Amino acid sequence: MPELPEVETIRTSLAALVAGASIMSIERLFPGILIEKSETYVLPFRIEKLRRRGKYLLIDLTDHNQNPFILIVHLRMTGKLLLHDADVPPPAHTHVRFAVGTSGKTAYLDYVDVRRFGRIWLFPGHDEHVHPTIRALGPEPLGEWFTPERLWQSIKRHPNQAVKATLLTQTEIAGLGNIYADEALFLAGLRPTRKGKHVRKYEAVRLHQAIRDVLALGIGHRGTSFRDYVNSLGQQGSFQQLLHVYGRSGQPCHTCGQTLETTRVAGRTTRYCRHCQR
DNA sequence: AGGGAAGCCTGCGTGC
DNA sequence: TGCACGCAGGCTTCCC
Repeated sequence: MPELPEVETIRTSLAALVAGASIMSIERLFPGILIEKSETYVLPFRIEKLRRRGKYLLIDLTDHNQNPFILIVHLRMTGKLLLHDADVPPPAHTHVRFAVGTSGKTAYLDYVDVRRFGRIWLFPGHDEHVHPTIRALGPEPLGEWFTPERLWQSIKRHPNQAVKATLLTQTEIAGLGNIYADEALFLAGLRPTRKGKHVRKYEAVRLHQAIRDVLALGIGHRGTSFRDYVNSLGQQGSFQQLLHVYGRSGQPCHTCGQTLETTRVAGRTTRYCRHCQR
C-alpha cells in the first residue's frame, strides 16, 4: 500500500533513472487506467522533473513542441511503476507501457497494477492543481505548513470523529494511510478511536511529532514492504521490520508486552495497544 | 457531521 | 484437491 514514504522512495529512485530521458511512445494494454485530459501533445516527451504531493507522484514533461504537460500518478493499493530492459516482455497486469530512451538505450517504464485501482492522468501544463483532488489536499506532513497548531485545528474540526479517521482524511493531512496512521498513533500513545473533542492540545503536539518521525523513518528505510510494495527497480523497503502495531495484532506490545488488539475505524482494520494508547 | 456501505479489483489464506 | 468465502484497503459516491 504505497503511502507517502513509499511514493517518495519511488520518486527519488525513479528520478535517478529517468530524469532527462524521453518518452518515445505510450502503449495502453488496458483501457481506462491512463486518462488523457489533452491529446494535443507531440511525442517524444522529455521527462523534466519528478515531484510528489501526498500520495501522488507528479512527473513534469515537455513535448516535442516545448509545451508543458504533467503526468499525475496515484498507485492506490497495488500500483507499481517498474523499469524494465527493452527485451523484457510486459509482466502480468501491465496496463500502460512507456518506452523510455536514455542516451541511446531504450527501456520500458511499466505501470503494473493487479487490482487496477490506480490511475494516471495526463494534463497540459506543469501545475498539479488542475487535478481537483490534489487541489483539495491538506498540508504536506513533512512540510513547514504542517504545524502542531494546524493538526490541532484539524482534530478540532472533527470533534465527533475518531482521531485516526482525521489522520486518514487527505484534505486535512496529505499522505497518511493505514500503516503510518496506526504507527504514529502508537508512538504518540493515543487510542485511534479517541474522539477529536477529547484530544488535548499537548496530545496533538505529541501526535504531530510522531507523524513526522514515523514518516521520516519510513523514508529512511525506503518504505514498508508488507505485501506488494517495491520501488521502480523491484527493490523492497525495510520499514516493516520496525513496525510496532501494523500487522501485529495478537502479538505482544514492544513497550509493555500486552497483547495488541484489533478494531475498526473508518472502515479500516486498526491495531493498537490498549495499555499504551489511551 | 459522521458513519456505513457499495463499488472498483485480484490474490491469498482459511475452513469445510 | 477444490471450492466458497472473507479479507486486504484508497478513494469516491451515495445514503442514513
